[in-house]
Amino acid sequence: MTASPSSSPDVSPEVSREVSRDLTPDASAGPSHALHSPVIAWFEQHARDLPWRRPEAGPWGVMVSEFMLQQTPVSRVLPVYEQWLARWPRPADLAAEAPGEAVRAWGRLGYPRRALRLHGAAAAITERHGGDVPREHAQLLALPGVGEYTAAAVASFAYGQRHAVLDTNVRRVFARAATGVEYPPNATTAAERRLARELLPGDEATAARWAAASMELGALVCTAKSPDCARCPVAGLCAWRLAGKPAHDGPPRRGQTYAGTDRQVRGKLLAVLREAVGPVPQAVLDTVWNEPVQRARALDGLVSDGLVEPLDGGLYRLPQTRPGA
DNA sequence: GATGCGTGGTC
DNA sequence: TGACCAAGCAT
Repeated sequence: MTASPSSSPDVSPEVSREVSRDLTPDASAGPSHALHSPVIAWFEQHARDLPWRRPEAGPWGVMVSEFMLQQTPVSRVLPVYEQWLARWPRPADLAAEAPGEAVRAWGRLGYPRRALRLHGAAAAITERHGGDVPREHAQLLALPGVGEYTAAAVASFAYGQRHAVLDTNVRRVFARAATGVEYPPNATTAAERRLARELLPGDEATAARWAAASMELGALVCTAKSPDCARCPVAGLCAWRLAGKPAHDGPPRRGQTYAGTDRQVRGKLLAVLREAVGPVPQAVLDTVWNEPVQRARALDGLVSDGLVEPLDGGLYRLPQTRPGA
């Protein structure tokens, strides 16, 4: 392994995140691996026809889909994605809107801060990159809402570059097929990043297909709950299966509590504001949750996150003004 | 590194 | 039926 995983140029000063998180190896040819051909061949046969995979989606379509797919299933993303791209076909179109419109159009996809960040990313793309989604991993990573995964995914899927794209699907496939355990650790480890780099095909175009193919395999066959090994193209090579599918051992995977949390209250408050045409009186918001302390905390949180804008007279609405404007 | 952050489908 | 799960990010 080379000492510096990236040669990323043009890292602007405001990029505080470490460039070393870029999983792209230097240009040295990666080794061919026994998993590559069967997984890629399977992908050619079984890949879903998703709108963001079509050529007309372009880098912006890929980026929008990646934001929406962060922790949200494909089936729920599809209709919102279509509406979004029809309404805002270019980053500048979205950037010209009030951020509250993005939050409203986000609908019930969940984690609405993603809508705000996508709006912010569109604004940054418009201001800093002439309206074109940047190609450089470091420039993508500097956009709001874009982390290591999304930067690699856009660079790979939209621009065909060679990056290790390490999402939850790929992590699970690698854990099973290569490492021989049922589930990857809670947090992505250095060992997983190293493995992903080692498995990355040396050829750029092959690496990009490998990224999409290994992710699709995890999504359709090597699923978390019930992997369908009978339909897996690498069942004969899978370390986990060959070891007799040992049960998960180690710390339990992090669960997600929801009922009774601030998150639930925030969701109810924002649902009211999304449906409302104009500003909403506090008294109406008060009806969504009967515990006043938690209700107030949730509303304050939404305001400080920029998801809700307080007006005079105890009125609230989705944000019409840009943060800092 | 551990937490907080929405929503709905599944078994 | 209540966990568990779904192409993560920011702090």
